[in-house]
Amino acid sequence: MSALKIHNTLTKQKETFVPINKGEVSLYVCGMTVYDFCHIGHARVMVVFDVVSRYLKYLGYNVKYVRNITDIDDKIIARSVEAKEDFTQLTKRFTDEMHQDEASLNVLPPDLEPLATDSIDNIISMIEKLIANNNAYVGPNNDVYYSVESFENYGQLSGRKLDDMNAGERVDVDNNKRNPFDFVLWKSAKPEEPSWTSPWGQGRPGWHIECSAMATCCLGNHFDIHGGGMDLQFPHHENEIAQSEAATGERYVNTWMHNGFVRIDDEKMSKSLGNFFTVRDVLKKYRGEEIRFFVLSSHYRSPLNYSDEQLNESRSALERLYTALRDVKPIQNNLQSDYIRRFEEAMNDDFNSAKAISVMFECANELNKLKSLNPEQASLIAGDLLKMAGPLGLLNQSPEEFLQSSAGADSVISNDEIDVQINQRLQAKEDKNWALADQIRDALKEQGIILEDKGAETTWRRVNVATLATQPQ
RNA sequence: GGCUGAGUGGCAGAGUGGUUAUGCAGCGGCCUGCAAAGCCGUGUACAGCGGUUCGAUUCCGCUCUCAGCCUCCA
Repeated sequence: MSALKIHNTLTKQKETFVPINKGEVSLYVCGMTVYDFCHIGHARVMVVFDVVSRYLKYLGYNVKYVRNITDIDDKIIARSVEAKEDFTQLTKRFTDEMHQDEASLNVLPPDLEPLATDSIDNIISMIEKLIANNNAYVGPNNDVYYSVESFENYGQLSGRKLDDMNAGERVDVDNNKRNPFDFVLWKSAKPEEPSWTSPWGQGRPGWHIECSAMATCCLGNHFDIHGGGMDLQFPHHENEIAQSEAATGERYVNTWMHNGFVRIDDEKMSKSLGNFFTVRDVLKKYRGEEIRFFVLSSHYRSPLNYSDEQLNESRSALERLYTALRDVKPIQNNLQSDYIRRFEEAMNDDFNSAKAISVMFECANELNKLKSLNPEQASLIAGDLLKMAGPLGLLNQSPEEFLQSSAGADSVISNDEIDVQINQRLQAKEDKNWALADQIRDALKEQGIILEDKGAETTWRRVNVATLATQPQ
């Protein structure tokens, strides 16, 4: 079998993955700053790295997956003042909301979820080391800054040189800094702001240092994989490397993974542009699994354009897979089938979920053919399909649950009422009263219920009325 | 200005130096009372211009277009 290859942002190449400790993988992902609801961009990070972690486990690795929560920063303080809500209350509230969104998307909780505010001691001791090593200094305003010039390899991750960068491009140059690209490690508190005691007075940690401290604390000075969104490449991850390597004297991370953005109309979805959809909003119209499928239907490094059309397609695609699994009892196939081999090959190629999913569809096609011809063989194929779905976190419901659930559908008719209608129609069919039978079927269709006759039986599934209406006739 | 990445059939989206991606939509057929689902068949896609090659969508160069980063951001 082919070996797992991962695209490393540090080298801009796909590299064969070799863990530091045989059989173990240490994975750190930058998590949310919890002052608002998750948007679809956050959903992408959560889903992508959930799949990374699941697939590594599928390959037999013992995975330690850490994803932090940033629960103190300027935006949190601003929001808590605005909402007149204690900042710990606010962050607790949105942490809970995030966990709900994750569950909706079938994202498994990481193994550890450290909080920045629980890591203040580690942060302070790391800053002390940096000052002792002359990588950091206390500014005239008592803020502590990291000196980018003190770190020889600064810019290695983002591929830029200090000389090439435009200081003051967006933000006014801060005169407390020796170099405009120096960044804050410890920020002095203004009156009324939440703060912790430190050798430099009351204050709070800078954004970048918390991740260095938490990752090092949970996974050691040197670990396997660090992930996050593209936009964190610079400055956040660049700064993490500078801090951690200067503080520990060791290499920080072997493999850096960055996922592409979600876009709306070919423009980055972001809070600052205000063009974002929250997971909560989208879940009103679509099931979590549909969002998940949408995310996985393109490669994690590609841009992902969000649209209702895309979500509708994801729904149709999932319907096809679940339909294939109807009326078949999946059993574990102990032989390595060609599907599984090709699935693993796709996933081994930098987690190519889009390609992996295409193998699932080929498998579904064969399953559909075998269901009537050779049920035993069909059961094995169905087992393969579910085996592939596992590390992708898909197809974890029963076909009936998915196809008949009203979650994300806009039809309101009850299951009982549907059964009543179906029975009436069966009677009409028996009477060869085709007009009545068709009338009942059409009426149900208008309510988002599609009937399917199979011999003397009738099965049904729920679809979106809105989707039906927008489909070209 | 510096640095990345991308341009594939109606849409979405993989991939490859010569052979069907896959899904949705379309068209023809089978099945069906009629449908739906499913199955079978069906599309002369690879931004443009040069170059390398027996052969390029795939490699190289240039051009055009788009997106991202250059201390808010996943």
